[in-house]
Amino acid sequence: MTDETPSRLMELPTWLISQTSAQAHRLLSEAFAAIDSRGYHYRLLAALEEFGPASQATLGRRTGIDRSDVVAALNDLADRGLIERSPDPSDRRRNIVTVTAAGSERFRRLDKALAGVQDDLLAPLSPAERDQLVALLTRVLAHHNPE
Amino acid sequence: MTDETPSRLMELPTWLISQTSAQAHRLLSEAFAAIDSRGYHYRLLAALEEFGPASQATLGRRTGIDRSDVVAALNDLADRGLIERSPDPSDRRRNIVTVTAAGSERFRRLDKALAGVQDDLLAPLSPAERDQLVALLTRVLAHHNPE
DNA sequence: CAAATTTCAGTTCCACTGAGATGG
DNA sequence: CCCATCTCAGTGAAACTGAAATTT
Repeated sequence: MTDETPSRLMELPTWLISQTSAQAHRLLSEAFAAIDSRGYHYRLLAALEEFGPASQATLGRRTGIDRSDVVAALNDLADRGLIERSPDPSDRRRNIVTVTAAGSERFRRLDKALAGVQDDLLAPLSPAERDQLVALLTRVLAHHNPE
Repeated sequence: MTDETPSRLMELPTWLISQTSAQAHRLLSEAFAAIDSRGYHYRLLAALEEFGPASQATLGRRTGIDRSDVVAALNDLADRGLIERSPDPSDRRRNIVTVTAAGSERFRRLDKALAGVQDDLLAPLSPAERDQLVALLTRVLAHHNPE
């Protein structure tokens, strides 16, 4: 009653990538949940910290989060007092989203937790190997997201 | 109105892996949908083809699919006439799942489509680089799934 | 009794679609 | 008129949880 995975699967790049992604997702979920957050929260806070206040549509484009999900995630963040929405005086269709002081604080905690997860995930690889992995994945992604 | 992704994200291994996984998932979904199938179907058929008839619990362990989802996916496959369930005479708790001739045929088509997806996904990498990527991911996974 | 198997019902996260209302 | 923005409602795959019924 061996419980082996079919060898066909284990050698497929898509399988390896999705398994690794699932593992990363497990680690990330745990780390974020311990800080009352989720992946969307970190992504949005990161975009706001790096580029400053922005409209929701812009945030969606920068983070790759769907417009509908941006609404829900910002609702979460606003409920927790981490961001604020205010109308854009120059274009009344838009909300301008800004990070609160509590939001910046939260982002720093999440960022630290995230760094720990990178280390856990890639524990078996040397620094040079980690760079190699990053370089390979970056090239694959660039090919499919031409810019 | 630049729509750049925050640099913090783009350099994170977990981000690159999950983006690549999402891209792979898109390609796989399309390829499988064109053959009226989904990822679970291929995984289950692969396990059955490689190891022969098995109980549902064993299939779940071999494919990494949750016990609940195995039931639903096998229902799908049975509806399409690709597998058959029969009671195990030696342990009446079990169903023994076998692939039909149509199921084997379907599996070969899926397998071919899957090979095409690997090629699409890794198009920008040389054969040696593909091997490198596979080796790195295999080591990462081995570390988290000790056996 | 404990343990394994199958099944059903429900949850969570992520990604997406459609449609309506407002405004440029 | 057309387009962008924000919002709500809903879908769907994937992974998972809890519990019930049956059998070992």
